[in-house]
Amino acid sequence: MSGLSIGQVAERTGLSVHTLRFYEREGLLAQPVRRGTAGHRVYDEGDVDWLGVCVRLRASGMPLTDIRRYTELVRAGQGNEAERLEVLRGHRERVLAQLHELDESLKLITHKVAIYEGRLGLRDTVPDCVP
Amino acid sequence: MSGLSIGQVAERTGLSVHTLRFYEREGLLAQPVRRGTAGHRVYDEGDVDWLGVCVRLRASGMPLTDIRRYTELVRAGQGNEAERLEVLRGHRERVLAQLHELDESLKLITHKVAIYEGRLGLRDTVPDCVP
DNA sequence: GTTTGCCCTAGAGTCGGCTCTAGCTTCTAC
DNA sequence: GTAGAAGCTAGAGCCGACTCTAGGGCAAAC
Repeated sequence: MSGLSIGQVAERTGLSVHTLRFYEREGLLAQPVRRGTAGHRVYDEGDVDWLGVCVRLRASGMPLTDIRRYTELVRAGQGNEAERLEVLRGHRERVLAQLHELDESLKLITHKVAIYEGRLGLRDTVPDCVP
Repeated sequence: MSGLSIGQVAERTGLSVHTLRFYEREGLLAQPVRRGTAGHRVYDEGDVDWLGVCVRLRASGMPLTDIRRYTELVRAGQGNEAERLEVLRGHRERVLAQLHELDESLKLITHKVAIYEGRLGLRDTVPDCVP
């Protein structure tokens, strides 16, 4: 059932094959990828799942160095759960802060959009008859 | 009442003086900044307000080129409101998408945090007495 | 009168995160 | 047997957004 080529993993994760190799060089993979004939990478579902986590962490702005750090903790196995928790909690804080920032920005943008819609509406639309 | 030095504006906006000069070079200012003795920049409240908008747009991920484009429209004066609206709406879409992404990531992270808290809790805490 | 502090310009440097290239191998299909 | 697709490595290149440096000006405080 398992045994995916880099191209297939690229499709599944939304990363390019370049980025997959780059992430590997950067130490973002929990385990070294298996190699098939001619040294071709052979990924299994576990690899794809882990890459999915990496994608989510990146999407939420975690820098590669932090993802590497977290990966290393996971790779090191049991006994460092407190450290992993610390990394994740730290990141969660940053995500919450980001959400707040984004929300503030959204307010401003929505406000401005409303203003321009109003202005344009005055020109485009026949004024309402007050009933 | 008005008449702020670059240093004061840096404090007010949270940008560095370097970044303020950089933004100016990049054409992010609605009007050219006034200059005082010895060519020192003299900002007024309007400049600071505009920079505040820029900061919000940047904080929500709008690239400098798009901010410049929007700035140019504003600078050009009335008559291009439809274009401004288009820029803003486009950006709002992207912000909403980002919020959604972040939210998804937050779910994952919170889930993982809960798992590790659970695992560690088993070790750290005296088990509750069921009353 | 010189030190300190803030400012100026032009341009170079840095950093993170990809992204691409060159040159080669290997497999599959024709 | 050869053309094409997909993979490999090592390393270079690129882009956006800052960030800093060199070299200098001016004005107030000591």
